[in-house]
Amino acid sequence: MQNALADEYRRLSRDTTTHQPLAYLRLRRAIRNVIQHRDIEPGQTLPSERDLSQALGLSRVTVRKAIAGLVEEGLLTQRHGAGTFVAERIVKPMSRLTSFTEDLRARGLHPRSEFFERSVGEVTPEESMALNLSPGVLVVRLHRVRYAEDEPLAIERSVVPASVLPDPHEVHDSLYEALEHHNCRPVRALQRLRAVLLGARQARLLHVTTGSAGLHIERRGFLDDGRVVEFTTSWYRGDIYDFVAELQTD
Amino acid sequence: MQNALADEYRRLSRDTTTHQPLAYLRLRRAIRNVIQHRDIEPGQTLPSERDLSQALGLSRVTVRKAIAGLVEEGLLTQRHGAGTFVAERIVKPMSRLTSFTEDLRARGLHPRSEFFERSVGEVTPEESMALNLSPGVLVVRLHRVRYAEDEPLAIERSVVPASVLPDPHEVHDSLYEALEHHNCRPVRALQRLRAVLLGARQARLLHVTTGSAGLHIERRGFLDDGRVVEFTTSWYRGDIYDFVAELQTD
DNA sequence: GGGGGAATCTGGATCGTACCAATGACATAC
DNA sequence: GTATGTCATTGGTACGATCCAGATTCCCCC
Repeated sequence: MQNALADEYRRLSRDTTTHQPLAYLRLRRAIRNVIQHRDIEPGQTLPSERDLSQALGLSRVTVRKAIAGLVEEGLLTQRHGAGTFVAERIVKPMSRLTSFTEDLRARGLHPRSEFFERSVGEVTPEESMALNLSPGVLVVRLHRVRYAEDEPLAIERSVVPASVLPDPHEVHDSLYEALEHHNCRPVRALQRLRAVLLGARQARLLHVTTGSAGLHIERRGFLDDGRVVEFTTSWYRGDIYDFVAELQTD
Repeated sequence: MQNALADEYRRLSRDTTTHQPLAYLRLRRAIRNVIQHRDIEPGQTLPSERDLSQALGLSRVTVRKAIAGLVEEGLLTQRHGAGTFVAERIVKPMSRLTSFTEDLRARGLHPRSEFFERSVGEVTPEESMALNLSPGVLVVRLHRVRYAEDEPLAIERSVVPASVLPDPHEVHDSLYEALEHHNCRPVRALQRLRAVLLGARQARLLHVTTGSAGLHIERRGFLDDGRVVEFTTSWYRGDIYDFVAELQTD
């Protein structure tokens, strides 16, 4: 049955828990799901845009918008005149996505967190944007200073959908370990990094002087089906943190 | 007159040499050009989508498509209800090994270098360590400030073995282009990055105040066969540079 | 004079329609 | 049998029109 996609889309439309009011995002998710369930194998074609829009009662523009995002992500490829195909994924190992805690432990250090906030609440508009969630959905917030051997290294503020991590107190040191227990450890992340001067409050928490150099990092962690499971904002001390990256041509 | 954009668009539409038949690409080009010419300063708003579509005789959908691409590139940002703004920061993907010059050209900017040093000499001990060369070997040194549209972006100090690039004056803007002529363009690089405070001399060169946030980056570029062809140390302005990275688990 | 709310900006989503251009399958001509 | 040309199908661009939702402005009322 090639209607797996239409069925999945309609299921998501009825689904009240994860209700996504935006048609194109709903369709995007539906396509991801059928790909993940191997209802359409890599290399196979999706139904044509016209067929899809007719079957789903959406305009072709909306269908195209949903598809465009997945093409951008690399999950689909399009060939003019031929069709839209599920990409045969080429996984490029770039930089490693590692857990702060596991990282430090691997270096023989003892990482530790001090929380000032560990709560559950409804997403704010910004969070809903970053995590791709509908308004009103619950999220877990973790706000903490991370230490190694009593030396503060970073301030971190993580937001995770409560659907993947219901209880903030499950996280002791490592968020990623807690996520792993729910089989929701991110496999890919996008990170944005900039140099900043640390403000008074940040500097105090990190035991440095106000106006020291710091790195401001925003990270969004994804599952392999593309769902966002983590949105973390952090400030690292510039004086003890080096980031190493391996760059590659294409 | 705020019609610089409309004028530029119409100019491109008439222009037969670079004639771009696709309206949305033409508009994208036009927007890039006006940004480049500082007709609209970073932080300033573009005309609204409705105004643009009316002024240019395009549909709003087409205008949105043109803008969407530039938002994706990081050249524009949009705020629902407020407007579309020229981005104040340069977003650089940290995972692609790209040439500074080619990068900025792709954004429609005109990169430029001002050299204070372009010389040949024997490797210092540190350089020989970084480049993996024997003592006494000759290297080319390039020390410069890199600009885009008369705005300094970074200070860069590159060291390249003279065996791959005998004459420092072969480099005009792009080191990588010069290396390519010798078939020695790096295909892989290791980069180390940290937040620093810019010193008085650096700040002066970069037109910022002493003690501003900056990024210190050290890069070693490798050929296929593992030879190091480039050792570059740079200081980027923290206020206009964002680095984005995609991370992956193994 | 200051606070609150309406009016009016902005971008965001979605519909329907039209035509162009690349592809590929099938039928036809040699 | 193979080459060629037609044609249905697919994605690509572009139009016009609505409605919704955030952001700002500004004015009126207390």
